[in-house]
Amino acid sequence: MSSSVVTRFAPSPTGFLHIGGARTALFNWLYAKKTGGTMLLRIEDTDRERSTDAAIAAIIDGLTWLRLDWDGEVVHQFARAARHREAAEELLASGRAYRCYASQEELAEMREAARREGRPPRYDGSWRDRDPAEVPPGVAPVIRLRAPQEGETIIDDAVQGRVVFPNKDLDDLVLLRSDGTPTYMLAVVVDDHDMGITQIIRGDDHLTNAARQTQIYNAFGWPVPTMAHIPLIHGPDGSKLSKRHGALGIDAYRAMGYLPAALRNYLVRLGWSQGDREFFSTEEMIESFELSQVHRSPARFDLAKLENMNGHYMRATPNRELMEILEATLPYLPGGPEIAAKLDAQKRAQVLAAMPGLKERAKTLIELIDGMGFLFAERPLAPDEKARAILAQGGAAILGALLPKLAVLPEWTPEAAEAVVRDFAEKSGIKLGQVAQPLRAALTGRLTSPGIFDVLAVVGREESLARIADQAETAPAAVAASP
RNA sequence: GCGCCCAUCGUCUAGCGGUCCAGGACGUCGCCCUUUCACGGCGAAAACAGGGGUUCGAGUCCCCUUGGGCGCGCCA
Repeated sequence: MSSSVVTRFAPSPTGFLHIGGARTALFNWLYAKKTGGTMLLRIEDTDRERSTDAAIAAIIDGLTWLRLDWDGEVVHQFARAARHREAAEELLASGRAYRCYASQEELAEMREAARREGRPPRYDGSWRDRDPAEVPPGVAPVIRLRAPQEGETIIDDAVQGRVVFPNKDLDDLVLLRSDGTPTYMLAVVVDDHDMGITQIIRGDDHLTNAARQTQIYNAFGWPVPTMAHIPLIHGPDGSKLSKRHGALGIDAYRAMGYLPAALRNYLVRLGWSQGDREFFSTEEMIESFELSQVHRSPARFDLAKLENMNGHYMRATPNRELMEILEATLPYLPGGPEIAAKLDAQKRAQVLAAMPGLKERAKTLIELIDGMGFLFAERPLAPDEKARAILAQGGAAILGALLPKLAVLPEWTPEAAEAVVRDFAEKSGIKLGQVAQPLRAALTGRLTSPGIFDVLAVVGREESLARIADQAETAPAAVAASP
C-alpha cells in the first residue's frame, strides 16, 4: 500500500534530547505504530557550528532508553547537502527562486528600518526582478524563494485546524546560503519529500515555518504532507521550559530514578487525553492514540505528578523485572555504582526478597536504593539521630531483654519472629511499637523501613542477632537502673 | 511592532448547547488502617479570565478585552 504512514522525528543535535523533544518523538512513534506505518529518524545537522557528535549520541541514547525505536538508518541531513543544492538550482531554473546579492549589512539595515517604521522586519524583495547588470562584483549571492506576494497560504493542520497566513506577511526566504549550503527551510522540505514523509508531527513553534515550507512545496509542485503541530511543554510557571526550570536532558530523568514507562505515560498525558484515563500501557497508548485528540493549549511540566506516576509504575512492576531495571540503571544513579559493586549473588537475593516492601515505599529508583541501604550496611551500624534517641530512651534495654528470646527461635521466618515479639511485648506490658522501633533502629539504623519482621527475615538470623546485640544493653543492672 | 496560536480547580484534564449549584487525577488538608514509613480507604477546600452578543437555554457557538505562548536570521 503506497498510502502507508511515514512519520519522522527530526531533532537538531545542538544539545541533549529534552523533555519536549522526547514527547514529540513519542507522538510520532505512537502515530506510526497506531497506523501500522513507520517512523524515521533524521538528524538536522546543517548547522555545522553548533552540531556535535555528543549531542547525536545523547539523542539516540535517550530515545533508546525510552524504547522509542525508529525504522531504517538514521539520516544525517548534512550528508544530503548536494541534493539540497541541486533542488535549489532546480527552482532557480524554473524561475521559482532568484539570486539575491544583498549584504548582511543591508539586510540588518532593512530590518532596523522596518522596525523603526513599525513594519514587520522582512526582506524587501529588492533583488526579485533586478537587472543582472546591477549585480555587484565579487559578491556571492544567496538563493531566495520567489514567494507569492498576494493571496494566502493555508495550513490544514491535524491539531491546529485551518490556519491562514496572508502571503504579504511572508517574505522571500533564503534557500541556499552564499556559501552554497542549504538552509533549514530548504533541507527540511527536500528531505521530508525525498524520505516520503506523510505526516509531520512537531512542536507548534514550527507553525509559522509550516506556511513558509508550504510555499516551498508549492514551488516544487510537490504534495504537502499532513502537518500536526503539537503544543509545547511549559515550565511550572507557564513560561517556556528553560534552564531556569531545570530543563534537563532525558538522561537526567533516568539519573533521577524515573522508569522509562512512567515517563512515557506522563508525557503522553501532557497535551493528549482520553477522557479521565490516567494510565496507559504501551499497547493501550498505541491503541487509543489519536491526533485529533491532541490539545492546542500548552501544558505545564509537573514533577510531582511524574513522581506519583512513577511510584505507581514501581509498585506495579514485578519484582524481578524491577530488579533488572534497577541493575541496568545503577550506573546512572547517584551512589548506584557503589551499590552495583557490592551486588553479589547473596545481596541480589536479599534485595529481591525485600523488594515487595521496598518498592511500596519508593517513588523513584533513588528512593529504592536509599531504602535498601540497610542490606548493604556493615556492622556495627551507625544509627541516625532519631534511631539513637529511641535506643537511648529505653530501647536498648528492651532489646537486651528481647535478644535471648529471638536467639532461640527454632525457625527464622517473619511469622515466627512476629509471634515471639508480640508475646514479648504482651508479657512486658508494653506496646508492640515500643519493641518494633528499637528493633528497627538496631537492624536498619533508622526509624523507617519495611515491616520489621520482614526486615528480620531478609537480613538473616546471624546478622540480625549481631546487629541487635550491637545496640542492646545486656547488663541486668542497666535495665534495673532505668526508671 | 506585525502575524499566528492558546485560555475549566495550584497542576494535568473530563466536558463536544440542556443530564454541570462542573467530574477524575496529582498536590494540599483532615480522618481511618497501622510496629515506622509508605500503600490503601474515606472526606474536605479548590476552577469555567472579564465583558458583550447568539439562543427558550452557554463552560460548551461568535466578537472584543485581558493574560500567556510561538514566530518574524545566510539558527534549526
